[in-house]
Parts: sequence; structure tokens; C-alpha cells
Amino acid sequence: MIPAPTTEQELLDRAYALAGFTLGELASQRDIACPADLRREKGWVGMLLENCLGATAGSKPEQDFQDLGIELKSIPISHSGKPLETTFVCVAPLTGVHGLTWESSHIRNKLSKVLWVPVEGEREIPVSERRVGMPLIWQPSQEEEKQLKADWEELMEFIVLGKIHEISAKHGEFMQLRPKAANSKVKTEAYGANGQPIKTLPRGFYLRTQFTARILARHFLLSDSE
DNA sequence: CAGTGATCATCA
DNA sequence: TGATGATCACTG
Repeated sequence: MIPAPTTEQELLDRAYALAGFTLGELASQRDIACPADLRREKGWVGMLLENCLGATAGSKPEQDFQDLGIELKSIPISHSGKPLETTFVCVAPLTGVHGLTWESSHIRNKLSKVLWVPVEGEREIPVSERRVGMPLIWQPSQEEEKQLKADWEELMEFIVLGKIHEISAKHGEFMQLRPKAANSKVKTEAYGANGQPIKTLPRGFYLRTQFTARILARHFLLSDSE
């Protein structure tokens, strides 16, 4: 086990040290088996990076590096450096949301500071040969925070009003709400249209690729056409 | 079951 | 080809 980093700089230094290595090389260093594909281990890359950076493994609904106030996110990128997938942030609260504000929300805390680690994600590249890219620490700009807050409020209104079934992934300009469960039979509690408890599919907040692409682009000064 | 880590698979 | 809805593994 690699000990948890004690400072942001230490974490960043470690992340920089991973850049350029392939997932196979890192897995080997950590004595972890590398799968041929990610079909049955979708979170493998994220877990590998957690292991390499000294994140506390676990399923706690907190930031990965709570002492540093930093969340770790791996992000699969195309040959041109753009995100191939949306980014899952956290599950959406479907009950007990009375009085909940963006400022006090779990998702805002998670997104307050993120260490993004880009990883080649094209399926044509064998998992073991995919390379880790340059990491970056990101904090939402005023504009980004405003955008996220607006989407959050739009989505949460459906939940508060018991209109969870009316939400689709099309809602939200930069952040969307989508299923987050082992399968479509999983149910959790939510509000119905008349305020009564109902059972529904658990949902999670996801950042659209357009949003994360801008984060990476702004940092690396890449043009949108790349 | 809920939450962590996400990507897969299919269709417009 | 991109986006939506579905799904996989694991832990507490």
C-alpha cells in the first residue's frame, strides 16, 4: 500500500510521475492483474490510479483525498485528447431533499477540487497498452460553478416535485441525471407526484463530455477542433 | 441495498 | 458517431 499523500503537491508530484506509463506497466508495478478489456471491470482504471496515488480505497461518499479536499477522477480520452465518456460524479439524493441547496450539496463538495488524470481510452488500444496522460488539478471557475448550479437546480426540482420519471439524460446542459445501478431492476425510494413514497431506479449525476472537454482544453490550451 | 470505481451496448 | 439508458465488480 502506498501511504496517502499529505500535501496537494505530493499528490500532484505522484500523479505527474505516472504520466507516460502504460496501464500495464503501472499494474505490474503494483502487482495487479490487467484485464484484456473493461467489459467486466469498468472501474478498473480508476481503482488502479487510486492504488498508485495512495487513495484510500472504499465506498465512502466522500472525496478520495478528504484531508486535502481533493477528488480523483480518471477520464478516458480519444486520440485527439477529448473525453470519450461522460464522468460520473455521485448518486443523486432522491429523498430528504427538503431545504437542500447547491451550496450544501454533496456534488458541489465533490467537484470543489478535482485531480483529473487523462488515460487513453480508445477501445482499439489494448488496456495494458493505454498510456496515462498529464494530470491536472481543477477548481470550477465562477462560470463553471454557475452552470453546474443551474443544472443541479433544474434536475433537483424534478426530484422535489416527485417528477423523477419525467427526467431523462437530455435534461441539464452540462450535467445530466442518468441511471446508476447494477441493472434496471434495482430500486430505491423517491417521491411520487403526490409526495407519497415510490420506488425508482437510482440515479447519478454525470458531467457531459462537452463540459469536461473544456476543462481539459482550457488547461492544455487545445483547440476545440482537435 | 447504497455507494465506490466507471464503461458498455444500442439506437437515432 | 454521439448520446442515452443499461450494466459490471466490489465493499460496508
